[in-house]
Amino acid sequence: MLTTVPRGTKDILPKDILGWQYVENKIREICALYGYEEIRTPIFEHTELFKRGIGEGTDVVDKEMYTFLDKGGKSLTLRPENTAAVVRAYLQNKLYAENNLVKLFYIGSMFRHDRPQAGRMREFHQFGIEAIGEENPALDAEIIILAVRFLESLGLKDLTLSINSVGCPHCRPNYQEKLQDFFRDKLDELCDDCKKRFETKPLRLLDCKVDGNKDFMQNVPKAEDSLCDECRSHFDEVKTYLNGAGIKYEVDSRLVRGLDYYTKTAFEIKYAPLGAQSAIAGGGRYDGLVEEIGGNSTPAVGFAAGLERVLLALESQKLLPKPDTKTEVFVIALGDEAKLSAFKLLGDLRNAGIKANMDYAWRSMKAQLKQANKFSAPYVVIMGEDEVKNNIVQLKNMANSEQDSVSLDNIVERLKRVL
RNA sequence: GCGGCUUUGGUGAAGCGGUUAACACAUCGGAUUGUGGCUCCGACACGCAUGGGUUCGAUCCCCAUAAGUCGCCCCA
Repeated sequence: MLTTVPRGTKDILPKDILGWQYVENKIREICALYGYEEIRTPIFEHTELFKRGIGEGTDVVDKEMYTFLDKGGKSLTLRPENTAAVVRAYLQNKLYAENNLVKLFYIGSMFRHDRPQAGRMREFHQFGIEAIGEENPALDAEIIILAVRFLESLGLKDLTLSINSVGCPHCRPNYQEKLQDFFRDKLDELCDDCKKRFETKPLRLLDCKVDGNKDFMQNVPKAEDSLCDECRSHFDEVKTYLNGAGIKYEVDSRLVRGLDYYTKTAFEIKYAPLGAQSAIAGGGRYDGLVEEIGGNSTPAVGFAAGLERVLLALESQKLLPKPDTKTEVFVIALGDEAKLSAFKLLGDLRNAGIKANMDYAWRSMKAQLKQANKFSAPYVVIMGEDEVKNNIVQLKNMANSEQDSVSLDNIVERLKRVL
């Protein structure tokens, strides 16, 4: 227990960190390019925020939240996603006062009490962006394009972008009724989950994995056919902008988002080889959320990408960066007198910007050289009693085993030249 | 929440009812008293996730528990 991490969490070790940093750097690059600024919100929020924002009846809220009472008896929840929290921060800090459109991004841990599996942790990491304050479909397109270009910039291939419109409070009820009419006489054929969803969340019947392949699904009413004029033209414009940007997509009339706050545009980017966890990024428009949380009615769009999944995809396509040289110079000290001046030299090298290391176990020459070799240090500086006496060091080139004496006063400059 | 598979030293693993638990890597020491990567020699699990059970005898069979992992659901 004491030496193991809780289920569904994971240490990110030095051997893996390069990939994370690589992805995070790409995120910062592209967000700067598109004019999104970073925001960091607390890891936990009032439970009510997520209940209202995400919606009761969703699996995330009903079954997967890490909720606890603090010592004052307040119910708090580790954030299961960050859109509600970003909107909260937007309202609390009155970010709308500066600009009509506020463009934010975040990178951070999210928490959901799921059963862990490949590409799904209980603590997982998302990169997300939220653009709050503009209803123009060009903004929907910008968000989608940013998501696509981000993944492309990592070199990822074989991604599929699906888009759909899930309507708005004006037209969605009609569509839900149409769906219920369609499924009513097929209830017996639906899976148990879908029977429950039939009343509460008929939209969810569309992307059911169990029933999705059944024949009658071919004839299911399409959301597109039930959109109101406003939603339809909005969707058409999004597509037009995407076409103009040369973004390939497919309209998937069965694409639905799991969280309640989505309206109009919904999209998802998948990398099929990841199996059930193939959704790398997903998002859409959520025009009702700001008001739901207590602000003025404000349109907004956003998406989130699962970084574990991005990294899995990068790994499977062998796109992770290679580590660079860790140690450029390994300093070996032999004998008590040499320790001090070797240690000082170590510091001088580092101060000169050279990646230097040494073995403080003060073991045999052989053992220290082995260490140097393990670090793949291209150069070794050897300092023993004789060297100290004569104010020199031995500089050994590990690649060709050549070695010569260098004055202690010149060694830093000499190394700077050859490295 | 449901289901499959797995669990042997620091690591990867073999063994699968019977007396020293293979082999490899890593580590440490030596051959080479101040010169690595190659080679050779030596050391390195009083124990096979935990708790029960079956048996003359269990790492091996059975049950339970735990952990890991993968899949379903859901989601990023």
